Amino acid sequence: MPNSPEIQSDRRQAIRQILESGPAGTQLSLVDALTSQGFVATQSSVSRDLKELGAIKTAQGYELPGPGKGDEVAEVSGFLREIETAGPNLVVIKTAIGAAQRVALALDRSGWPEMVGNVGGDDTVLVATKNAAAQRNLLAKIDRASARG
Amino acid sequence: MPNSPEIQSDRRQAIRQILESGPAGTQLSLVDALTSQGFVATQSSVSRDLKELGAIKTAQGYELPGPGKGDEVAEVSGFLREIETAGPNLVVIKTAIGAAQRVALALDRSGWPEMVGNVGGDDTVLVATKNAAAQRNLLAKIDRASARG
DNA sequence: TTTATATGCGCATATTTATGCAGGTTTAGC
DNA sequence: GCTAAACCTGCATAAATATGCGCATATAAA
Repeated sequence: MPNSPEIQSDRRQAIRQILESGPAGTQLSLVDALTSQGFVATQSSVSRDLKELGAIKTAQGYELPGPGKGDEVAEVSGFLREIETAGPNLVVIKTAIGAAQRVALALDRSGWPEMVGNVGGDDTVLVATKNAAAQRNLLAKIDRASARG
Repeated sequence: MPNSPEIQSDRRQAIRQILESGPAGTQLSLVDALTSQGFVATQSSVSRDLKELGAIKTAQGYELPGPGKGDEVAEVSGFLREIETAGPNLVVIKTAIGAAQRVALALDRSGWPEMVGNVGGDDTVLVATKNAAAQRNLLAKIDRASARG
């Protein structure tokens, strides 16, 4: 029984905030933290959320990759020109001439789970996305990365 | 039955190299990789090694924090002046005037496991280490971090 | 050396994390 | 509205990871 559409992204936003104030030792501790904020979620969901958010597990626990990691994309954001969608499963990225390969590689390295795969031509990268939701997430992530780059 | 003294650090060096060529999905896969290089180790040891090396687990698997993460210390390396040991449990770090607090904080954030704790004064930080081996490791890590900073 | 203390490691297992599956909800197309 | 397809989620459980304990070696002390 899925929650209303925005609950999920609200919850993920909440996780983002919690992690900003410090690493979370275990997923269960995150569940507790969420609960005390009025969110209902199980360890399963948190596990999936963390993957989606791109969180990493360090000796201290789960953290969001601060500037430094996850910057594969940020580093090439200067080459990006235009981004458009074509249906729910395709994102078309126009880049500077000759930079498409580099951008495609950076996307691969980012490990973002909403991407099924991508190919880089000369000044265009085609990215296959799992579905419409994944597509939206991907665009948001590219935006965030660009802001940092 | 511990191995001869250097086996451990050799093995960790090997792990470092393996990870440099790409993330390792699971600890078991690392055990296999080590085995094929002639090292004998169990998942338990690899687990401990990874913690010691400060490896992080991303969606892609285990990785070493490339420049970017683990740089808490690198970022303050400019403030370091002198580093000495006092017995096997204490490291004394002389810093630029007034910088000790910052350095102490950076060390805390690094999460390096060989450190039990530390206090920063004005131009001196005292770091408590678990033991002599931990102390050596810590010095080595500070060196590596400084090289990057 | 002999004795005492500390350390490394494997084993077994506790803890934590990931996931196949089924059920319920929203969304899209008629 | 009705139907079909796509999603999200929890449950149960598989998979992966962390750790207490005990032994054997190494190191320090005497």
